[in-house]
Amino acid sequence: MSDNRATAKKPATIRDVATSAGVSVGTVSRCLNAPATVRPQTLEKVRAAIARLEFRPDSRAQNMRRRNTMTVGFVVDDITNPLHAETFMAADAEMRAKGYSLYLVNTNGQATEEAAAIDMLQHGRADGVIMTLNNETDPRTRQRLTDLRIPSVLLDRDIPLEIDAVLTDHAAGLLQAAQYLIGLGHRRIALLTASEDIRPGRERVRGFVEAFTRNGLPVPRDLIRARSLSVDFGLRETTTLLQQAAPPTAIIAAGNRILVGVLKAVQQRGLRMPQDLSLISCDQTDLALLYPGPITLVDRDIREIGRTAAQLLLERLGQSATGPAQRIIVPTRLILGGSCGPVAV
Amino acid sequence: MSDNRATAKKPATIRDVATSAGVSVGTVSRCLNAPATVRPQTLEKVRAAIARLEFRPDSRAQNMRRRNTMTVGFVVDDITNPLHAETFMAADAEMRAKGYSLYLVNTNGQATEEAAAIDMLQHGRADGVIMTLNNETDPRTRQRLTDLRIPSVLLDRDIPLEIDAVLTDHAAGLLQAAQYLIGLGHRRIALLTASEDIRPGRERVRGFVEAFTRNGLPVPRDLIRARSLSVDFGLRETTTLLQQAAPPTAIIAAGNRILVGVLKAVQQRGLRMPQDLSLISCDQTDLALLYPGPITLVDRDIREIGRTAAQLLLERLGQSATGPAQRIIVPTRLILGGSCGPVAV
DNA sequence: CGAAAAATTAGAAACGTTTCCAAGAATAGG
DNA sequence: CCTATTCTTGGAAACGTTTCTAATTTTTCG
Repeated sequence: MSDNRATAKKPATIRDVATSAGVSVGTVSRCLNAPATVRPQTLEKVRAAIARLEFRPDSRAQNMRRRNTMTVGFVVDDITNPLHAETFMAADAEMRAKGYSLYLVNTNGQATEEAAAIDMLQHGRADGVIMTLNNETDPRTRQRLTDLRIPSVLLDRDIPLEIDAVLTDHAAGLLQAAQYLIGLGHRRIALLTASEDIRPGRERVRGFVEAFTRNGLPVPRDLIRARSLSVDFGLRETTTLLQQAAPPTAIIAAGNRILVGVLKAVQQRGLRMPQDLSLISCDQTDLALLYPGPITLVDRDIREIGRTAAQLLLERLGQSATGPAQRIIVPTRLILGGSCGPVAV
Repeated sequence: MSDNRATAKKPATIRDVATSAGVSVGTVSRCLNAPATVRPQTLEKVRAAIARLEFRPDSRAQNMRRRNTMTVGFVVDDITNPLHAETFMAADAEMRAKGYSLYLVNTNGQATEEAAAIDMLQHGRADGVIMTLNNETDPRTRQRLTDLRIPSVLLDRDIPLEIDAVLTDHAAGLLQAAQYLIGLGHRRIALLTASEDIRPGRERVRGFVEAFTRNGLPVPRDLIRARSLSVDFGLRETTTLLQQAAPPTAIIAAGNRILVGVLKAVQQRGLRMPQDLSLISCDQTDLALLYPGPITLVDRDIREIGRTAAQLLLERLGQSATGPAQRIIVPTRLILGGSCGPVAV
């Protein structure tokens, strides 16, 4: 085994190939990158030498000389979230087809890690970046984006800068979800979702509120909890809400991690759905689809989001495309499960 | 905006800094990499110049010159699988603490993509690689590993080469799971798991079989289906099994994706657990933990697996550590839920 | 104060590739 | 058959950094 490593020794360089084939290094390089410009008979000699020496160009040197890396950063807070993983996969497939690789950076939701990631990516690690930031309003984040030296695409974030973005029409989704519950007779509907520091939080609240105003109903402000997308948040808020004197008759868990927390709380209290409580969630996950009911949810095409983000970035990477920033909005639709019912009287 | 980009113009190089600070490039480099060897007063001058020009060393050039990338490849078939995502996170945290970044490559279970990934990683993209291969027995895969020029760690794969590996004691896990079911009176127990081309499949079958032989019971060979870890496989096989004249009274879904398929089939047929069927799964997922019951499962510490893999690799990367290959085995434990009951008579 | 030792620095080579330019070889046209 | 044109090739410069060697400066100490 270790002998094997020893045998491999130093990898062959383009210079070794040139010597072995009896041509210049420039010619070898052209055989690799523009085979049409080299005489067939020379090409063959060189290819033979390449095979003989098992030569493969060194990416480090290529990156250095070409001043690119054919790599794109994908920055996200938690790749464990199937939503992000799926977006990654879709973007990866799209980029890979064009010769790019995706470089995943997990920030754990920490602003410092996020900053470090962006900083590192733009200094020679990546040619572009696709990202989901944790806070849109932080001025330092904005400054960082303004100074960014590589093209970027934002996922579901809305920052007043000239940056491409792929957004979801969360407001429409929540409008529809809340309307549906209102139609079933619910009035005390709780909304659990992200902080309004990020677009999904803001938009979901907006859509939710609109559903009530459209119906000429008072908005249950006390039941809107827009603070986090985490499991713990879902668990804590649900527990609190259900302990109230006048608990909600329905909950919208707007975030797939939040749903996990909500279901935990629901189980702890032994509630049945939809008899004791109606529930609507967001995004198709194994849990939402298989939880007995199943859970009624606001869906969107995650793969399209990843694909679109990749396409936007590819456009920027292609030419020095300097057109105005594009923002593409992906629609949502309500998928009816069995987790909602008419309000108990 | 675009003005801003224009202002940024060409990024400063180490040469610019040297000129600006009135020192040589070598000195600037030493300020960055070995500040102790440079006079404090010079250091200050240089640091001022660095700040003034907003200089950041170019990773491409560093990689080139240093002959490393401080990057480690993480090769996996499907990052959408929370198991892999969690392993990635744990390994990432561990490596990041040592200055390395993880480069995620998703192979979609395709042998060609797997080959391409390894090939690319070892030619200057990464200093090491952590991987979960799709097939251990393919001779080309083995050859590729033998020829590998960078240290590697295998996840749950067993190949007779001198390669570090982190393994799970699946056999013990399945022995325990099957024993438990046997103790409840089950005899017709089905096992759905990975192909025996990979270690998890082989080991799980082995543990399963042993449970029966230890109890002096005939092994229900016809109920062992070791072919895939996919959702579809779980769905198809469960449907087939339950249609048989003598259907199993219990199923072990040994694989977290398989569980999804099994539950789909169970719902389609409207079976109740544990009254109509007992079920054991593997690994803690949202679905297994929250599915009403919850599902009884064979657990293991995923984060430890990721962490350990990273540590093994770091050892190899550190010195030219040429010790013998290490294989670390992670234990399993049975977590009782409510998805199993005594066999119906 | 001066020489030896130590600390610090300048300058150049090197990493492996791509790309530019000019030189050389092949081809076409008359 | 020779010149003009087009193809093909060799050779060198360049990418931005690190690192080595040698030169210079500073410090130490008799």
